[in-house]
Amino acid sequence: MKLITRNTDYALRALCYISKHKTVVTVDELVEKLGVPHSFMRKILQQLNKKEILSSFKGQGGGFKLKIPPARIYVIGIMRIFQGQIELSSCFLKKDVCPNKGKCALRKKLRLIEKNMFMRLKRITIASLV
Amino acid sequence: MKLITRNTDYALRALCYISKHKTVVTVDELVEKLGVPHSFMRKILQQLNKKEILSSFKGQGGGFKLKIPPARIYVIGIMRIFQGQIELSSCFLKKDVCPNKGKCALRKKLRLIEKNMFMRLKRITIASLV
DNA sequence: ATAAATGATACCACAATAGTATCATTTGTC
DNA sequence: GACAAATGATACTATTGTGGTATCATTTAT
Repeated sequence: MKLITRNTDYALRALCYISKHKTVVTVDELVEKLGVPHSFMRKILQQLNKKEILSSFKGQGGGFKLKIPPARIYVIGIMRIFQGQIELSSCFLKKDVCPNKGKCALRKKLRLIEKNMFMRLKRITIASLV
Repeated sequence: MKLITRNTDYALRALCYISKHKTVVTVDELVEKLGVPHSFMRKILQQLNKKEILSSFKGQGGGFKLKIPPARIYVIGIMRIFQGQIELSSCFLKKDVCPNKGKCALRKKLRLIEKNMFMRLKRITIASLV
């Protein structure tokens, strides 16, 4: 089991690369630098554009650039875009069955770990990586 | 994305239940108490038996009981049985491509978070849950 | 007009997760 | 010894998530 999936990983690398460049960066350029599949990278950048982390420019001379400063792009945020909500502590039992709803010892402990992890993940920004 | 899968979850609950009983516990009893599918629970208990966390007894009057004390059964161990190695920090890029092998800022930071998480998960035992 | 870029969308292959089903074996009880 | 109640082993299936590919539409600089 991996906590970071391939698209999150590629997204972070792409964002790091883009953040180092003043001018727009094309998919082709990123594909060449990172050695990842073209279509896949394109889809990832489109998603980042939709989430308003990148701005895109169509047509010749187009490409992508950051829409927000790298210090405000958090790893946890990128993970949530590509992997959805991350949770250690959700319960699998049907609500009526769980014997100690609300005071489940396992959930409580996991929630603490989760909180700590999120706090730490929030401190990692694109700015802190480049 | 869930950090704990269904079989890990059921395994933990089953272990908690079993640890509260001196006598052997059958699959049927667990299924009734936890409201989970019979075959699935059976498979989970068989796996725990193979990993020598439970002892099993065949035949009439048979069932399962703990093979090791609850204070020595760690959540992280159960997770590893059902979910394999858990890692935040593995790299997806082909080795030649990764621009900063060994000193990748992202991996370094993730490895720290991972270590902390494991440390905390190791402190949760079945004994601490019941 | 054309070429170079992204936008939108649909599709596909593979692996992991979440089970189900069945036959074999062991063992206590009558 | 027969039978029922339990697990052991194993194979199969369904659904979802991951990791892509492919294609047509649209925009825009030259």
